[in-house]
Amino acid sequence: MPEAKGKFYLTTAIDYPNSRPHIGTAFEKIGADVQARYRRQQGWDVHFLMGNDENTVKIVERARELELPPQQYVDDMARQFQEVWRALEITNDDFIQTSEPRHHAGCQQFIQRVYDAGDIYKKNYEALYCEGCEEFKTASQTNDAGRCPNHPNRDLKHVEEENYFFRLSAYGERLLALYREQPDFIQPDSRRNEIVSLVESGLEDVSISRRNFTWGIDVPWDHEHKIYVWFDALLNYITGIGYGSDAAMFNRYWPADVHFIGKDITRFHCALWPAMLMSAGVELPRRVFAHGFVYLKDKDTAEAQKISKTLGNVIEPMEIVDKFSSDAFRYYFMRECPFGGDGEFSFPRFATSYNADLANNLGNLFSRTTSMVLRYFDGTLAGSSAIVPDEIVDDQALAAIVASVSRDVEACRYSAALETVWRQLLDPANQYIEQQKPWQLANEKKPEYDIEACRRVLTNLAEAVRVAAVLIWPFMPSSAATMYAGFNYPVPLGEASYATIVPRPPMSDDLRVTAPLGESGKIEPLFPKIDAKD
RNA sequence: GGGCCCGUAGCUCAGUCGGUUAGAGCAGGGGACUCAUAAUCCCUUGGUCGGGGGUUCGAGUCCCUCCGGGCCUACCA
Repeated sequence: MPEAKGKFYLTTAIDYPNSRPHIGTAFEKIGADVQARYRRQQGWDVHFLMGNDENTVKIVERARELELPPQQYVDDMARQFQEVWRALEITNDDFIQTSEPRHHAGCQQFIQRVYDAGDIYKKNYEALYCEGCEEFKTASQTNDAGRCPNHPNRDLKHVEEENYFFRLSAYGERLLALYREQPDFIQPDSRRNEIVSLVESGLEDVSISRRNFTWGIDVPWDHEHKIYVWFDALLNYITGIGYGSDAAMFNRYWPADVHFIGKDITRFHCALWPAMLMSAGVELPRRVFAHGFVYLKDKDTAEAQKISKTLGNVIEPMEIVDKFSSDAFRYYFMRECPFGGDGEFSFPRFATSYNADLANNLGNLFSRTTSMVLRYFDGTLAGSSAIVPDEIVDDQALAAIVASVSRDVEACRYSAALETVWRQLLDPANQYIEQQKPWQLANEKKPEYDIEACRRVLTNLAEAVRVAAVLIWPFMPSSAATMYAGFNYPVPLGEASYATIVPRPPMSDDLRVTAPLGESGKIEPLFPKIDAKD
């Protein structure tokens, strides 16, 4: 049994349900899921929260277009989002919608505490409104003539509204102290640098309420106002684990061990959010990890382009999952796109990576191993329980691999973790087969004939399959399960933490192939090769 | 304007506190093998580490500068 390691609470950003999730949104969830699965596998008490951000004006507009009540609209979108997350085998423990009562209650309680602390005050919010874009513009978004670049022939409308403001400006020094004392609070470092320089340049107070909204959360002491976007949205991280509704749950999991977010919203999570928590007297999260974006590589121009509806290049995650598999999708993004930086997606690249790493290397290793055990030993390696399978990687090397993969996963260097498994374990396993030539050891007509040696070689290979399955489980749970079910390994996969890799668990029975056989009497390919052309 | 990041083999990228002949995968070339998903294994072609200057016994790795690309600059994933 995995040893208990304490709690681990992680979150992803909540999404605007204006449109369906695309592969960029999925990237974040997969990265978080790998972390969640890894932590659970090692015995942590994990809570993994995801959700949707529903208290925005655009939701009301969109619902009106569809002639639906807002609640019905957001509920349906929440269902659609979760359908995608299920298909990608994301294992979030909860899914919060910010229209839920638990969020409203916690939100109001929190803002009241900030108000009582004296950090909220009323003043006029002045802004420039572009009637063409139907949105507010900041000074930096206007052109030299002080007009909207998209509508240069119209004057911007100067609007004034009485709003509540949060005294963010008072927290600059405390935030800088936080970044100093907790250098990994913001990851990766380049994002940290940006935030430090932003905070050093001075923070302004932020408006946190709007009047005349019909949808959203009331400011508790002034029902003419609704709580405005970020102040509301960020709070999902605590209301989702019971702040204001379930103290036991909240105390069990808060503070968050890591918030996974997109690099574009680093500011809100690394400056506004901790300041809010300081004001309300709530403990701060331990780490914020800002991942990069996924760009699409254009087939013709080879340019990396941003994913957007207007460009018409949105790829639905389901498209790839249905065509290939959830694991193939997860592998591509975790191996080819460094989590902290930007990545690229294109079908040719996907096919190359899939065929080389998954079909030819991992999948084929599994096929040739099981097939030889079936062919030469009728599926049972009699006497294998007495064999110590340490010829591909010995215990010391194995311990080093496990330590390296663990370190990389914990630091969200997913790409590096997978590379280690391929280079340090799978490559040596394939090389080992060529060196040992088990097909000759099993052939009575060959001078090399040595059935005991062959048995030992295949036992070693079955061991490599076991180790690989346990290591890659957080990344590719289905494939890992299929591989692990290939033999009668002693520890059930559900209990196979990294700690069960070395020292090797004792075998009470001899190894035998337990994988289901296909029509041909052979094992079905784990990853059937795919055609490179789209 | 201010700030951050990047520019390493055809492609995608590793290169820790500066240290010996700069690495990997894929692609290309040659060979071997047949258990396996025409898979695998071995050998091999290929780089003035964007340009220039500097610090140093020694720089892809630090400093300056120039060129090229991306991003942030406040309430817009």
